[in-house]
Amino acid sequence: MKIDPTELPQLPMQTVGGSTKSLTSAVYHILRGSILYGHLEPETKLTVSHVATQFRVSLSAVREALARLATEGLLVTADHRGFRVAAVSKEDLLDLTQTRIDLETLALRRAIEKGDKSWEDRVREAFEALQSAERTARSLGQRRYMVHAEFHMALVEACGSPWLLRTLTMLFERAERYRLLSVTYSKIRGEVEHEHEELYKAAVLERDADKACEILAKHTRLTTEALLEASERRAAGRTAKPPSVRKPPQRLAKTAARSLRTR
Amino acid sequence: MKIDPTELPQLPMQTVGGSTKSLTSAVYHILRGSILYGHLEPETKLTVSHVATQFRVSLSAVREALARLATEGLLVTADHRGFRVAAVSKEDLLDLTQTRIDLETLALRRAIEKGDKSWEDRVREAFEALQSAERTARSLGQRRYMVHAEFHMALVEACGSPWLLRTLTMLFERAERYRLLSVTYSKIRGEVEHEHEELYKAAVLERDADKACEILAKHTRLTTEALLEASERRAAGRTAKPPSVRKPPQRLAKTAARSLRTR
DNA sequence: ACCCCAAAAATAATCGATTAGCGTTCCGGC
DNA sequence: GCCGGAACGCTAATCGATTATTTTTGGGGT
Repeated sequence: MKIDPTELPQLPMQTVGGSTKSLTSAVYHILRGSILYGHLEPETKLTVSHVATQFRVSLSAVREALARLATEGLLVTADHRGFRVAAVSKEDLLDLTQTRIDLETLALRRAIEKGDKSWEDRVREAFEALQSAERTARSLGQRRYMVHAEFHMALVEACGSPWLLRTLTMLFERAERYRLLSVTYSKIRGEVEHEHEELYKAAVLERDADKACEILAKHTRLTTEALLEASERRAAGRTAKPPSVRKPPQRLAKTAARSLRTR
Repeated sequence: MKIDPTELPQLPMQTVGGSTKSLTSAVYHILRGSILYGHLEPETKLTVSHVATQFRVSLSAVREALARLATEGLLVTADHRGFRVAAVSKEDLLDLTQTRIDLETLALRRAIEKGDKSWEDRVREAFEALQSAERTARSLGQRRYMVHAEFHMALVEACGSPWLLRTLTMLFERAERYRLLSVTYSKIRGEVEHEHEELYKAAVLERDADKACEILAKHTRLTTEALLEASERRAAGRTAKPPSVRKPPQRLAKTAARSLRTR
């Protein structure tokens, strides 16, 4: 029983050495990607047996994967109450944004202060990758998000604090989830691209911490605002819909539902 | 098959509604406490079957608990490689300390700015509980750490950012682990007690953010320094010991090893 | 009609047996 | 003696059956 790695969708910013050699981790990674990248709607109930059937693996494997995700906060759970994809809310997004700004500017400041030549190189590299990915429209789905994430992380990487970086990674991923949940994200890409360039110049070329932090904060804030606007516009669109407390049964997204095995 | 709650050691700052109704969570919580509170040495290998035997529960239950802890970072694991209590290091402690100072002062500043009457009340309450716990020497083990943690968290609680608070909680717990790992912690308690009072006065009574942050930073830094000093002194004590790569098999601490069931 | 309780159905949790993978040891070739 | 690889033992991973718990359903009773 081997797992074909090509079957597994690529996930960005994954645990460093985390190669996927067990069914449990495979399920975990796929589900994680599906939640983070918006293929699984918030609030969706995940029944262990259903997921197990979808993936063609045993209950235990799924259970463990779900348990991990719950610990991470991507799923919510209570004993004997099953698992459910974590909810999203405007308040959460706003808080997430503010916290990210606080921590990311802090880290950026340190990185600019401490960063050596190799840091500059890595950031430049990430920046160029981002630019080229943005130019070539064909760069598909997650690839695009990966280079974006890598650019942001490369910028702060030289801050010298593993704990700060770990925290930032988590926050960034969560924010990514909101971004990917919004279909109109691509619409605001235009401005964003320019901000990335400004950010790169201020941080690496000019080494102006104040300026770089300001750009970063603005960049983050604007993205969130655009997200919220889009979401409100969308909510206004579907007026008739009553506030149905119980959602209809939902199925896993294509990516997640794809069978795992090569049997 | 019921779980007797009195058998479960109290854990501080636990998931809000997280009552412990399943064997898995019971194992999870006990183990978590044992790691956080230093009953389980860093690097200890945790074999699923051994733990299962100790607790008299099945493999799966233990596996899931361990998986959760691994996701949290309290255990490290790789597929097919088992679980091991996360290592500790001087660098990690220093980084943890600095990050805590950064985030906790940020949160404290916001709390002082935003905190209302009920915040002041809660902090005062926590402070008084801390004082009385410190005076009565008989206040046993974890009770003492709980009131300490509660005081620190109460201070920043009014910052208004769940994400920041969640992050701080995690960092605080990790730092707590280092504190509890050090047997000589009680020695430095004297100074610390006074700092708590200063902190309380500056933050709540005077509402002087700068001053309060300074005290908090100093308090945190001093504690870490004392910890490191103690650890170095201890390391100097046992000179002969070669850097044994492989530790002898270790058993669970009393608390952790205690059977779970009332069978 | 509404509410409360009991039985039934659904599904979460637990279990121990089974299978697979890693690490080590032991053997033979160099 | 040293190296490489097959065989073994230990433990991690997986499985599906079993047990416990929650949720739903279906009747009374008010």
